[in-house]
Amino acid sequence: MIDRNLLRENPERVRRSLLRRGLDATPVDEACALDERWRAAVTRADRLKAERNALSAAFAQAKASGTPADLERLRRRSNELAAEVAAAEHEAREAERALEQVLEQIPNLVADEVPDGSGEEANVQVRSSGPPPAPAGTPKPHWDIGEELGILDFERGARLARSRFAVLVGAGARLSRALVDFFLARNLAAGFTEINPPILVNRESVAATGHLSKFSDQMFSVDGASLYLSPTAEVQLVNLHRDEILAASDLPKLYTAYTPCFRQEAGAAGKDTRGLIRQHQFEKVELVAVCEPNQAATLHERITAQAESLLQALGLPYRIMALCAGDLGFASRKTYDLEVWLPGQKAYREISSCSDCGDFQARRANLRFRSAPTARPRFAHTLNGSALAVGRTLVAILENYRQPDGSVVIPEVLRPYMQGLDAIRPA
RNA sequence: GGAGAGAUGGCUGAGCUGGCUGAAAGCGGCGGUUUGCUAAACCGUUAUAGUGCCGUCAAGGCGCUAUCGAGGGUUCGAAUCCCUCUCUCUCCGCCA
Repeated sequence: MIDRNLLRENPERVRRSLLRRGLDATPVDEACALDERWRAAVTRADRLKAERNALSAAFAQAKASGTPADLERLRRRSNELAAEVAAAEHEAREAERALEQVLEQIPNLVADEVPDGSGEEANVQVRSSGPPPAPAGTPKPHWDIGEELGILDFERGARLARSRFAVLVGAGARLSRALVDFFLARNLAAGFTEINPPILVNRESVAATGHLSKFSDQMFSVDGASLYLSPTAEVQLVNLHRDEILAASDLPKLYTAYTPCFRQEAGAAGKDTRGLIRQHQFEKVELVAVCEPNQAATLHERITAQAESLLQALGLPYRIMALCAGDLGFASRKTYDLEVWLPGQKAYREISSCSDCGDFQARRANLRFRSAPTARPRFAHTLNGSALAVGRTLVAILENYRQPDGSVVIPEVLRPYMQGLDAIRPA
């Protein structure tokens, strides 16, 4: 949620940000008008309530010293006021609700340094591990490799649930678990605190991170329980401190969590229908930071570097892209995508997305901090990034480490997590 | 799933026979006095949000409004009475 004061004082800035994202800017004008309507109604209601309160006090006095006629007069006047108050409050509520609805559609302000552009093509490479290496033999897509090795089973996934669900078998399941363990160990060593959160989350939680907006209706919900299956641990980790006022001395809060994630992938029909890239259920190790505003930029680089270090340790070719304004997520003001090279697709694919959300999520989550014991609370800043997406890392290993004989070598750093297994070989 | 108890400010905890109670008291925090330093003692101060006016902006000042788990109701007036919901705790049952 963007700052209502900013909207009031500098609507032009909000408008510019929407245009940079390639979106329509009329919600800004709607919001300004509704805000004015809301303020007028609130002011009126407050004035009426003040009068009513004064009358109540007078009533208490009159009860001791006044006549029955006085009491009756006060009672009647107060009843009249009550009706006026109700009308003003109704008007305020209506305006407020309409305003909320408009504000929910306005994405975060784009950071100045974010490159212009409307889509993926305009993203700018920040750095890379170098040009992708020449393949050793004929590259194959991971679904073929996985089937050859008997470690990926999409048919049975569909049997158990439906399409876009998969079953990992044997060494595949083990490799996946090893990746989780490896990621967590490295993240802990980097100073992040491990969290094991609920996977089902309530409406307030998904609203806070911006996942409920009309631009990202991607969630599964649980009928009858008013809960959602979390689409990313970002939701849980950011909401850990919802409605809290943290001491600056406790910041930054650095969290990492391994969780399953669930996404409808609505609107992705026909995209990545084969393989592990785009599943309804997937696993991810997430990083989240809650910090003071002046720490955000540094932490953004740190989270990105942490995710990058995992790719380096695994020896996977990658590049890091600064997303352009048009490609930025709803809650993000600046994002780096980490893309891993997939020889089977001859393409780089997203394996982590590291975003600086500024105070956008904190405002909705009412997540604040105090810079000093007596200072006024201010909204914290939140950042998030995957380190890393487990399924996609598994894909990258299968495709990058496949040997001409059909086996897949296990990256050195993972072997301790797999009882020393050095390769997955065809049965 | 059944039975009962409860939810008040950073914390503990009064108030709950409805009317200066946004809320006692204690602790904690902050500022100060005292002190060679520390501690103790003493004094003062200490919730959050919204909004109006003043201030060229800002810092700030002066008001008003709301909030005692959430939402509704009764009443001239609700932390206090009634209803619904959520959550927490205790006991019983069931269960990974």
